[in-house]
Amino acid sequence: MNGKLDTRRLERMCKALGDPYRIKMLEYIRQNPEWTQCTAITENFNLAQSTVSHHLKQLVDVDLVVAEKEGRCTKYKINNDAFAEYVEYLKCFQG
Amino acid sequence: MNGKLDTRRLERMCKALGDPYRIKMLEYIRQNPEWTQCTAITENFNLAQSTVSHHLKQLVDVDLVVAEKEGRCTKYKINNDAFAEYVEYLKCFQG
DNA sequence: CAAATGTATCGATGTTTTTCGATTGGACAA
DNA sequence: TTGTCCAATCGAAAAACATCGATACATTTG
Repeated sequence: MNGKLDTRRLERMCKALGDPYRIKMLEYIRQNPEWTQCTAITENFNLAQSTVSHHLKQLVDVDLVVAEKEGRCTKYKINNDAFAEYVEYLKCFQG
Repeated sequence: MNGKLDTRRLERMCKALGDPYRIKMLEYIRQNPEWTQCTAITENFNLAQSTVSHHLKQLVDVDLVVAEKEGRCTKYKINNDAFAEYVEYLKCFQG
């Protein structure tokens, strides 16, 4: 598992990025120097907690975001390597 | 038009990439040294002509692909600059 | 002009996705 | 233990999307 970016995974990564809320969540998580909590995101976006959880799960499922339990909280951070992998793939379209 | 990659456009680019057929169409178009015709794509994918046209329109709408009429044919090619722009944006997530 | 060709568009249908409220489950506090 | 807090999951409703066949439109050919 991992390593190469097969077609199926690529599709899922693209799809995970294809939602305005998820893009904004990624930017929010990125700007947080420390880990970001689900609650913080829920407060910042006008969405139900279950919806935020759903979006985060999609980002985690394709490894764009890493989740880690810490007590009763879950904290999220960007997985830079996954983005690098994604960008690497896209480079073949840049001439 | 052009220039900066605002949030709205970014969202639409991501969404345009978020479909397996469209990804494969991009790869198909890219591999063609010459311009690619709609008919050629329709023959290579197991989809109705109207569906292919629909997908191509989405790629053109976000400038990932350029379309040009030539007689009764329409030919498509990758817009490398748009991809470069997209990748540029994604770099902020790569650490 | 009529017929054929290559695409785009329209309308309908089925599938997927988003979103919510309610509930569940786990961790901590009193 | 009981209650509180945080997040995940469930089920349902609504919205968005993919897909097709039919049709329309423009261009070329006969």
